[in-house]
Amino acid sequence: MMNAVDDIRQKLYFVGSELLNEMFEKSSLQTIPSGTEILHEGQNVPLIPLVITGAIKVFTRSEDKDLLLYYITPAESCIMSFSAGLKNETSKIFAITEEESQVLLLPTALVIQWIKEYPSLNTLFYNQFDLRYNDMLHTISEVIFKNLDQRLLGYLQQKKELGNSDIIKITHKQMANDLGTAREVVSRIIKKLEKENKVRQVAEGIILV
Amino acid sequence: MMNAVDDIRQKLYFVGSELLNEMFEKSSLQTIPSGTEILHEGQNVPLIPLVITGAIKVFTRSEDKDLLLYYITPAESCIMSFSAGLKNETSKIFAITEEESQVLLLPTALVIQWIKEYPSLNTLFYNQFDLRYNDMLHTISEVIFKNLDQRLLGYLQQKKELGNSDIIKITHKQMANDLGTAREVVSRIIKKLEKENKVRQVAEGIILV
DNA sequence: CAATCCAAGTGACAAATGTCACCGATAGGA
DNA sequence: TCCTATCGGTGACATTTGTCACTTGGATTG
Repeated sequence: MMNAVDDIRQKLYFVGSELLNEMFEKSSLQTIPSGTEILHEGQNVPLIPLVITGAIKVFTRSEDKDLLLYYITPAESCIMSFSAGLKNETSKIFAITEEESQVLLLPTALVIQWIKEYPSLNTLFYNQFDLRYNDMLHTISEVIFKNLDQRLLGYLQQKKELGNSDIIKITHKQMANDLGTAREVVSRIIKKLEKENKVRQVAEGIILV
Repeated sequence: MMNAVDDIRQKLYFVGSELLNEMFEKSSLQTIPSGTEILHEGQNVPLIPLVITGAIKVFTRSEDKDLLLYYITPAESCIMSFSAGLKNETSKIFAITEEESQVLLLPTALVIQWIKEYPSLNTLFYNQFDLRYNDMLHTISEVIFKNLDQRLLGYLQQKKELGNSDIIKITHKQMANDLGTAREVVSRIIKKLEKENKVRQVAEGIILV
């Protein structure tokens, strides 16, 4: 079993070992408990997170309704922290650890410096921007072109991959929050999907059939 | 009245006049008629457009339904062309000139070179990514949190600003396309908004009250 | 054990949106 | 002039989703 940090270094080989050394040396590697807020609306953070293990959930909010935008998984970074750092502006999104996660916190000031000294770092952030752009595009497509049944299935699929387990441990309320709908609606749809033999509900959670 | 190109150069002052000179020298400035496809799904383009005058409409599609994502207006570029160029991948979006537009077409190969020689160019593209990310976020919020009445009003507001005229010249069908809904629905809502005294329909188009 | 809380299920209904069928006006071409 | 295409309007209805009210069952805790 490979060390998580080495795994990340390997995935980010393209930025060069010199910069990687510097990054890991000058940044603090922290273990953050599940449910911790990484970024919230109107906040100004001098640190850019790079996920080593775990996952960060990124969502937006309007009044009391939320909507999941995407997850930040290992070897990925939060471009809105990056962007907020570059422009000294605040963000309109929220980011919360979905599970306990190891995160490398890069000081924004250094990142700005590194970008000038090591152009390869741009590749990383361009990749991240592209990734998120496509995540957002996917989310938009789901919301506008699909009904809740399909969105829920897609959501569960994603959850399953994230969790690396066949049983997805989650409540109807949580699903409703992530999808920006109401708990009763999820209950209704899950029942329907169960009748259609697409999911199964067991005591421990939900199984995709 | 300032020359459009000079206006753009001024807006992009932060990339430096040396690079600006090179960009305008090595790229072709073209006038593109309204309704021309700039980028379509599965296409691979060796040119990155920078809008000088006019506007490019960017949208996504699923089956026969479209959804407007955002407009690319003067001094802005198409990051999906950029991203597709960097990664040699195709895009999932469409881009069409909304009106006759002057566009500076930057050769992708040169842009990749310039980015290394002139780090300031990164600022431009990071800004563009940030801009589009926020556009997408806005679109998502509209779609998930607002009803069609509000979305239509927002859409018309945007159209008005884009067109620089009080009368928005557009058909119900076009609005329906951009919003990803049906023509009858738009007709119904426009009538309702008219009764609520929020818009007025005249022979030439629609006026926001 | 009783009280309480939370997850889930459910029926009834409301509201928003999508779909279908059709009408009337208008403009442009044959 | 007549034909036809496009645009907009409208009623009727289906479907999807949201909301409310209430229930059940399990877990926890005093």
